[in-house]
Amino acid sequence: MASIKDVAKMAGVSISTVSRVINGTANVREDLSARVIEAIKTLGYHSNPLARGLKGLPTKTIGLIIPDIENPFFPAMVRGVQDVAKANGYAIFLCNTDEDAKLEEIQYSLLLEKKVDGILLVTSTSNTPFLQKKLTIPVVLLDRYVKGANLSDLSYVVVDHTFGMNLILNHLRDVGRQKTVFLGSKPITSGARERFQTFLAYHKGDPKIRSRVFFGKYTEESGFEMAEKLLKSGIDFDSVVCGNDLIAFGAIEVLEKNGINVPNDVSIVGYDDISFSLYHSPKLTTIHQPVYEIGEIASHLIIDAIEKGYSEPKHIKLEPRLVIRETSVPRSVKNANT
Amino acid sequence: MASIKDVAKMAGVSISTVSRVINGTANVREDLSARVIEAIKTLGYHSNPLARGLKGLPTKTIGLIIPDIENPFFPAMVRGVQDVAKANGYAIFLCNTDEDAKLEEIQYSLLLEKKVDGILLVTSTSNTPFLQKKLTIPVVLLDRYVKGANLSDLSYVVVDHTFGMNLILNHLRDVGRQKTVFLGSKPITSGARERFQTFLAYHKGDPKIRSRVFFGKYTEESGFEMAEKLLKSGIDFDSVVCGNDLIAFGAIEVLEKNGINVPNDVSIVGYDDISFSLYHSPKLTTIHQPVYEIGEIASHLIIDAIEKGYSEPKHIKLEPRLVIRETSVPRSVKNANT
DNA sequence: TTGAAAGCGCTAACAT
DNA sequence: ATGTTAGCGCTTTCAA
Repeated sequence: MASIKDVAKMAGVSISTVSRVINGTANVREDLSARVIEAIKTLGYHSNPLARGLKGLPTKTIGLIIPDIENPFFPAMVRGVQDVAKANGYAIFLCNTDEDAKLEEIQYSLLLEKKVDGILLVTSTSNTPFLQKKLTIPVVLLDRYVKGANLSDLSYVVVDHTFGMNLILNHLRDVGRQKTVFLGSKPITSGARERFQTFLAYHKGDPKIRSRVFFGKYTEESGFEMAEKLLKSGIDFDSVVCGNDLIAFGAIEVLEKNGINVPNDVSIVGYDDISFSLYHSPKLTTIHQPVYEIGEIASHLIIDAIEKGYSEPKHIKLEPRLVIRETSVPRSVKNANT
Repeated sequence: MASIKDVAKMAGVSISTVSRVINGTANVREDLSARVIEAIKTLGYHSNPLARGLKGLPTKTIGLIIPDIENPFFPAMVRGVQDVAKANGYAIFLCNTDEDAKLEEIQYSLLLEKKVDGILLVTSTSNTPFLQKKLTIPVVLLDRYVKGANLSDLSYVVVDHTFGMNLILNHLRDVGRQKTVFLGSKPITSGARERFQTFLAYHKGDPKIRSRVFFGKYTEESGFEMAEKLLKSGIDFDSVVCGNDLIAFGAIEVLEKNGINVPNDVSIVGYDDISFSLYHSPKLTTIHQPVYEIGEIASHLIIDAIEKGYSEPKHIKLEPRLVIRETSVPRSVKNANT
């Protein structure tokens, strides 16, 4: 653990000279500079970012908080973040919260303590007290935004889920489905809320629409459970809209297990378009979210905020698109079209 | 950003007293202690781990380096690590290397600089110079080990791939497959090497066996490409063993696209048993690795090493098991059995 | 039992 | 152009 002192001693200069060489802060005589560089090499010296951070200087690190590393949606986003971070010389520290608001807050302050230069946050809650205080470093929200007192100055990158959900609902209507059911996550986050409300709005003529809604989590198991509940409820349905692809996987499993054919008896639509939806049996119709771009853009935003100081908060809304595959179009409709 | 000084001032004591209260290092008069605690609360004070780290004290953080966050195999491992870390009061910093040896080394020293207490490493290379020096903090290897000069004292948690590959090969023989092809990753890491060599050993009578081996990466795209190469090569085959499930997904896609039925024309076996293998069409026969346990055990090992100082290096080898699903058993065999 | 002060590695203001 | 020094927040001797 060679320190700047060791380098100074070996090069026969003062520590400030070493510091200047490292940071290019000021001119240093060439021969001295050379000796310093030499010493750094032979000692294998690395500057200690802790000491730097202690002084309140940038650490070239960005914290990224995601709710569920096992949902492939997020790793894809991480890639986007990481690729532009790397290109700009930033390292990413990734934290997982299990969609747990408490853990989210803990990770957040941990990151703050580690003196990251900025935080990228995919929140799991609508209630983020730790964001209400005056922020000490830039924060950019990804995929889900929160509204609140001082939050208008937060940048975010999200997807237009009202648009996405309408895409789904119109498609279902186009393939002749009338009795649609909703299997989603509790409408806590902005994304879940938007989809749910759009679903409701679309069926606003139907007074019993709320009985066609089921809430769980964004996992296969939860999709499984919700589908079982749905079946037990005896509700008459011909199509199900899922909060994400994982829920759709679980739901399809239950349906097929019960002799219900997808898509001929029931149409299923997912949400996210994780890569495995393509390999699923049958191939999943779903909403494609530009997830890699979300990561990229957010990464750019935070680096800008870090390096140029606070600028205007940017609110970016991306448009998703519908990917029609096998789970939504019943044979009858396919034949009619050919 | 209240500091220990602020607390001291508010409580009317010295900073050393505050420090003692926080760390329970020594006895402090009750009333003083109470005043300090009070001050800490009202100021919302958190000790700054950077300053602690600067003094060479534990930071209660563990670094975890994985090769590819988009391969679901690793997120599952991360869960295992994280669950026991959390239970022991440690936070995890996750780094992704894209299976890039250079990036791996960078992430490693970054973690060192951030003064994590220990590093959990899933290496992407067999050549880890940074591990050859005397280690300053505990390092535990996961999933893949490296051999070398000073590495005998490194703990690792791996899976017995010789056993796993033999499971596959015997199964293929049992379903009547004779002409097997291997689509894997370059045998750089211990896991890849073991599987490849076991494949070779199993066919040691066959002088042309090496022409039946294709190398790529652990991704769907790579599986896709290798399968196309295989088809173009004109090699006669009735079964393919894949380096992991992702490769299998890509390969199956190519095969089916070319009118080759899986499993009736060709048997396919994957490796890893990522969760989506169950939902794949057709359901993938594969080797189940106890991936969550790898994470758990490694996490325990590193925490032990951190807290009890260096103990014996532990070398743990877990046994995988074969999960027979739909891609390997041709109809003819199934019928024969019934 | 408590406080004063040194020092961890570094940068920046200041002095030379 | 270079060196000296204070100080970031904290722990830990050492004195009292």
